[in-house]
Amino acid sequence: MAKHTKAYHHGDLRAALLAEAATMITEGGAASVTMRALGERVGVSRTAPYRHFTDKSALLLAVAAAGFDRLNDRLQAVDAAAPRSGVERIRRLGEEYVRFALENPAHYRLMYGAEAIARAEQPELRESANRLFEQLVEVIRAQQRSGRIKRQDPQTQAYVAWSAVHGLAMLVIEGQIKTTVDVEALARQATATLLDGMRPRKARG
Amino acid sequence: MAKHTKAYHHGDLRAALLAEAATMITEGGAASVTMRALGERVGVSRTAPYRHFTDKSALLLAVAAAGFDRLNDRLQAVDAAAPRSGVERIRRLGEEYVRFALENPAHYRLMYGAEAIARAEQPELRESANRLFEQLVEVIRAQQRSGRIKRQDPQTQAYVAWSAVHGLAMLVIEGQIKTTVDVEALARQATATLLDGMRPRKARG
DNA sequence: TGTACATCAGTGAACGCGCGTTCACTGATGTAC
DNA sequence: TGTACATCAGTGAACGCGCGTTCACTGATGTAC
Repeated sequence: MAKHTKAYHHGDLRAALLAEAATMITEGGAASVTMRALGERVGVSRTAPYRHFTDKSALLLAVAAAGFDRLNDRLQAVDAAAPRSGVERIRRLGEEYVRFALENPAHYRLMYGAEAIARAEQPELRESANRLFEQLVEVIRAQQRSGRIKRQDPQTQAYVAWSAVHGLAMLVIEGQIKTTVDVEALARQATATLLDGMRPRKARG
Repeated sequence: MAKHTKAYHHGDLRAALLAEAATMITEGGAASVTMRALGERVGVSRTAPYRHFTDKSALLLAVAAAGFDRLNDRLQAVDAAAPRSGVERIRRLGEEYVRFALENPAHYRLMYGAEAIARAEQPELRESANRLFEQLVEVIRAQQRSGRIKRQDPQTQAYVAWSAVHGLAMLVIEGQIKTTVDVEALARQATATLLDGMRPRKARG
């Protein structure tokens, strides 16, 4: 361990590359990440990244995986702080999900967007995405048990809920929803409408 | 007008280019559309397209615009056939919207996806997208008047509804929803849940 | 503690590729007289 | 109806560019003895 001011060895190039790639994605989208630019921005030759990632898609895969980890951590934290029962728990998850997506738009798009198709084959990423989804299904099951939402196929309900927050996030990210709109309020409205629609009839009105 | 078997002039190259570009998009995504391949597939030199479109982005713009026209036509047709009042009208619009997206996944992505950001600046496309959205707002307003859905800001409600169908379509298109799932049923469930959540309290239960 | 050597992170020149686009051209068509 | 000419759709060779990736290399580090 020494000062690496101009050291030949970087120290932790792998981590630095991942961080810089994420920054580049945020600044200019995933397409702006080139191996050359990446190396140079980290202060290293253009080919140095190949010591740590076999090729570009492996790098982007790792970036996406890191994104899933971060999203997962945030949802866990929010869920831990929420009341154990009550639809409030789902509401907070939905709102936090949208918040994450809008704070990290290009990163979110990398995780779920057009470029994700090829990577979806990768078992590592598939599992990250599935784990997130399964947790949502579990929360919904719990709420069904306590009679707070309709007893329908919980997986279907989870897909519907996910669709709503994902769609909202994507429309904002892609600039289809006017920027003058209060997106936080929209997210609240979306989750509220959804939860209302999932509530059992007897518990309504 | 003559047989153009091997004619020097194509006849209607512009239309042929648009159609072929749409086919290529369906087959291999928007990224697979190159000016060279496009020209050659239509049976014309690689530079012939430049007689009809100033550059590649102008071509993609025109393709996206055609997509909006088609989507618009389909929604109009469905709405015309639906009962004038009743939430059934909204339900059918939502389901048809998802159907269009899934029948034309790459085209839909071109219209609303990652590549759309730059084109969103184009007033022509912005207007197409806005027109679609405004029609939804109008339908919602009409249903509010007849007391079938909650009297809240109709634009917000429209955004929520749009988010749900857009999100569902995108998740399926990007392969995030397992292909074993019955998407038609999912679309029905999504619109049903949404409409339930938008229904006024007195009309429920 | 010192030396020899294996290991591996980082270098930099160079490659081949596909792409969008340009340019001067040629062939077909429509129209004025 | 025939001819001259302007117009413009389509040609094909060529350009420059940025990219991912390769390769033989060099310098730093850790370890066995």
